[in-house]
Amino acid sequence: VVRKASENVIPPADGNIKVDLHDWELWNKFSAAGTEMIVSKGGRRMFPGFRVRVSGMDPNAQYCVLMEMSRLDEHRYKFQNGQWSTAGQGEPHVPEKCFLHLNSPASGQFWMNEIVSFHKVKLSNYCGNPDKGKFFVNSLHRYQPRIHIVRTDDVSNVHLQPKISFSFQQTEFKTVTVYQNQEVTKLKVQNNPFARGFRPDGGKTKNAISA
Amino acid sequence: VVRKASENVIPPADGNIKVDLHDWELWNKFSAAGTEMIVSKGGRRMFPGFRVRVSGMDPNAQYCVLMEMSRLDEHRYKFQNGQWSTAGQGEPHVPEKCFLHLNSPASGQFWMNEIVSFHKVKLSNYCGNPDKGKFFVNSLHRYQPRIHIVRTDDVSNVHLQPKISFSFQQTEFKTVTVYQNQEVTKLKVQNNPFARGFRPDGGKTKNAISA
DNA sequence: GACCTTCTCACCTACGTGTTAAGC
DNA sequence: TCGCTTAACACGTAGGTGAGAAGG
Repeated sequence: VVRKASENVIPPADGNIKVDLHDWELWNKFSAAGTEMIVSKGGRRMFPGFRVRVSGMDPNAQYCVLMEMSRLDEHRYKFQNGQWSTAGQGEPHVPEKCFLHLNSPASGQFWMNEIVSFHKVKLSNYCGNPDKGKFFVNSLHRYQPRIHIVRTDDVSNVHLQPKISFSFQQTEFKTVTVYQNQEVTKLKVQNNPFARGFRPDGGKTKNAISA
Repeated sequence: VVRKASENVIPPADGNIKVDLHDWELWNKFSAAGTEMIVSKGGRRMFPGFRVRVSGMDPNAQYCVLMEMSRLDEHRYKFQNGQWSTAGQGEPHVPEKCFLHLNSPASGQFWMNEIVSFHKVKLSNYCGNPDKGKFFVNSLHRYQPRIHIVRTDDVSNVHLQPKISFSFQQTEFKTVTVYQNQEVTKLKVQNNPFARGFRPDGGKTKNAISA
């Protein structure tokens, strides 16, 4: 768990908030291979999905939970000879809008009692027709999801308030329009239930994890 | 279109806002038969879905759009001998929470450019496990969906601000756990694509409308 | 017994997959 | 040609139907 410092003041009571990545074992497998995520015009889900568990909140306080898609650097990347490498200057970075979890605002009790899931968000490389459920990203760039927790029941100016932010090293990935590394494709097919039709046995095996 | 007066002051510029019911021809058919909506523990969608078109907004202003499920009277109803009639005092009315359209807040331009759809909301008769996408309703009572428009980009205290409200006479319905009027069942099967399997021809005919 | 609710079911729509071929 | 993107496709999962039986 990587705890990022915030520029605002955090209520002392929230210093114990902890966020754990769900499906971290699966994420680790992808990370070891070099995670790639498909991006398309209409939008494509991430797999694994971004899901976390929260603890240490004040059960009676109200919180908003947000997901951000942060750009890790200003490079463009290419895949050649089985290797990823930089390929010049990246596209100009559009400041990311955060995705507010639909259950926001809710009590600490509520958040801690469920798996906080953003598995339905999509990655799109199409600017027009923006959608609250889609992150605009450029293909062949590096990204990392991030989670923000804000102690408030006021959704409107949630961006101006002090927040606690978390990110996870193993959720970093590169965007592609077609998978580059065959090892990644193999992991996707093996673990994503929606890709069961592409398994060697034709989909008889159960996947270890549900989407 | 029934325009309801609001107790708050509406910005003069928004006096021209108009809301038209989508699928009004279908709604009229159901209304003529006496619309019934299934309600279940887990939640059941409405059919037809509640969808509207908005015009007359200020393209550059920000608006929130909300749906409410209003209780039309304090009676309980029964269906007997092919007729609906009152059957004593209804259940105590729980003040309804509004469902905020997920695209809120958005510009007038945005709202006017799309069909504003609440077709995924569900009706549930189970109090526990409340969900933002569910309206709690009592079976065998009368309801009517309503739409509220608020000129603001502040989602938090949207209920306290001046609003313009619309409802449509032909969207009134009674809640049931099992359809009472066979004519209603027939209309549902004929028009809801999810019920295509129950059509006399086994689902060969196309429905006039998509869910 | 009459009435209403709940559960399970077969059958359908909706949509998330990687593949492949075509487009630029 | 080469590199990348797009669209059509077959094949899965997820979930919305009313029917009918069972429960209260």
